[in-house]
Amino acid sequence: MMQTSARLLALLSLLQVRREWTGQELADRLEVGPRTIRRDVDKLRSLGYPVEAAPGVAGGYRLGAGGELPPLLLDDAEAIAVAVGLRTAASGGVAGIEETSVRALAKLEQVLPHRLRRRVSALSDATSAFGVEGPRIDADVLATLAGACRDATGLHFAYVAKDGTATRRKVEPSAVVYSGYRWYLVAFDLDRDDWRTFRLDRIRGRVRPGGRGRRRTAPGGDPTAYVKRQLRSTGGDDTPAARGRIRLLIPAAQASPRIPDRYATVEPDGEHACIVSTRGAWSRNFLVWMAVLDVPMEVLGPPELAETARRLVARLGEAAAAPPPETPVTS
Amino acid sequence: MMQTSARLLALLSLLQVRREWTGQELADRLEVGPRTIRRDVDKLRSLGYPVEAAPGVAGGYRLGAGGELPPLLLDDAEAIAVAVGLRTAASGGVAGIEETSVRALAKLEQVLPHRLRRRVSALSDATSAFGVEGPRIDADVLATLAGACRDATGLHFAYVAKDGTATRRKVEPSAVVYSGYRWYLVAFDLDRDDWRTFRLDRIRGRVRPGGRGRRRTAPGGDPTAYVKRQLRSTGGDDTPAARGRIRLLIPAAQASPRIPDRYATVEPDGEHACIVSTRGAWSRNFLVWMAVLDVPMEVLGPPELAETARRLVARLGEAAAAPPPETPVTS
DNA sequence: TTCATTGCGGACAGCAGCTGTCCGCAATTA
DNA sequence: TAATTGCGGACAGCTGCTGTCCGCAATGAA
Repeated sequence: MMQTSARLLALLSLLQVRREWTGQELADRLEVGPRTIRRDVDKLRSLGYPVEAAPGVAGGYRLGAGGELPPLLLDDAEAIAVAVGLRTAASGGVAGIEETSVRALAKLEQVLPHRLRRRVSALSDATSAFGVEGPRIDADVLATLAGACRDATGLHFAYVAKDGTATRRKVEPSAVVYSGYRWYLVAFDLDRDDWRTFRLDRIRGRVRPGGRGRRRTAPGGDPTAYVKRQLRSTGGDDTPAARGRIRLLIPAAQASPRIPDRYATVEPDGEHACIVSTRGAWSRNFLVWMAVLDVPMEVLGPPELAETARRLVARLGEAAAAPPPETPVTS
Repeated sequence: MMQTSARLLALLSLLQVRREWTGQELADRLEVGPRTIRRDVDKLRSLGYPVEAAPGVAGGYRLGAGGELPPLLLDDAEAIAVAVGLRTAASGGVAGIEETSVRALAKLEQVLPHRLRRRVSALSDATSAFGVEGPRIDADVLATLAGACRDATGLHFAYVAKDGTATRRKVEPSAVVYSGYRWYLVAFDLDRDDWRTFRLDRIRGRVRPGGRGRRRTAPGGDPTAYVKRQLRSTGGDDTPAARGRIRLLIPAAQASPRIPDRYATVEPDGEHACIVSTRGAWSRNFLVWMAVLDVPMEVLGPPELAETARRLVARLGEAAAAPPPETPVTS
């Protein structure tokens, strides 16, 4: 009947749905004898899944935390939640786990039923309106690229270079790398017959699969290191000149935990102050975030940032003017 | 041997790790004959997992997206990414899927090996610095409570009532509910012998398991509806008076997509303006979000919000003052 | 076109191992 | 103390898994 294997999966699933089951309940559910349940539990244990059991009238079986993660059996809604969570984490919502999130996302999206996929897109689109600033990356693209790297398939896409020229690329991808500020694709460009790194935010339109590719390993073996080298040599556009710099009159130790690492760095400036620099070009949001900290601060540069700060002050000034003083703002 | 069931799981796992496998590769990996692999693939298919196969020199097996989600086999790093993603989603980072995220989180954390658990906590603590404002809820507490509801175990915790009096509660939980602004626990209070709703942000210290409980169903059957009724009757502190209200000089249709639904509502005010109201009490961040929109606006109330706006203006004004004009700010 | 590669699945023989039954034992709680 | 619940040995029967061997079909490269 193909029972025994299916039943093991079903058993695992049942144990994840509820905490406590008596052997009899499980037996009824799976339509076998209690003895078989005991044997199945043994099997799960010998597979490494820690099924705990307690004898007595309050007893039963439960799935505990073991050395290894059992296969997760998610229902539709839970799968959506996981996918959405991973997408926000990957596209910059959570520091430090972007690349892992993308890997997990690729794994999940590969098997995600189509009916769920649209709901995931809908949900994560709706929520990407806010969030920590940074180049906005489409999680679909991210998942597609990560999947292609894993599966060693070719890719076609349109790319806009730094100087604005648009090209069509045919590549064999190797890895997707997050620099702490931007996403890059390390790939072998078939037309140019050499390695290239592509900024994901410069990829336009849909990314299309491009047939079977060879499995490629980035020059030097470590794609992250490769991207770092490339960025150093070409400079990138994350030039220091474009970075926003603000001096906060609190010690660095106090500021750091309140500032997302992926977005800005904090360096001490003496004992009682520190300098916060954006990793990439500054944006309005940088200012706003700093203002929220509600500590004395000073814009060090660039001048445009200070200018923007003044505009923001004007904007907020208008808004705040309602109750008492100057220029009453009415439409 | 215990092979056949274990092998099915292993096969599923292999198919999730890489996209393309030939039958021979799989056979070598699992140390069985190719014929057995074909049979196993058949078994997976008959279990509902869509294993696609292509004949020919470019052929092989792959796991496709099917009608049902197969068990996800995550490695350690991926599991951490999933857990962290769910935690941010649950504690308010992503609109609309909070409760589902909590459910998935409870499922995952139940089986998460201990060595991974601390890393999850470490990562999600580090990243909770920013994000959409709202009562800050510890994801650990959330997962604990959700698990207790699912497993129908009792709970002990310390609770601070609205008037500030602290009590110890022994309850049998029924459900964890998200109002769109706050988290609530619906539970049967054993000492008071009646149902109560508890605001999660008023729970103090650790939540402890309190022995076996009965499975409880919230009055009326629908915990969400129950919480809504309770909130309406007691008023809660999310009174209209505490809500922040700001008028934006753009049509509601333009504003809505840029404002997280879970945090604020947008109502049209004539054709060219709209009024944004926070769902709960306003916070500094409300101002900030509105400022980021960079459209003309007007604080309608409450007065404290306007006052805060002025403070924020002053803060930014200092900062902006650096380059040219008035009061130079130096430490 | 031709050939190599790869998946498909029927038939068969041998036997591994799964199943249910029956049993006594141990732990836990009321 | 009694009831509940899990544990696991023994056994008989037979399900169904495995490897082998076969010819067929689809695909892509030479």
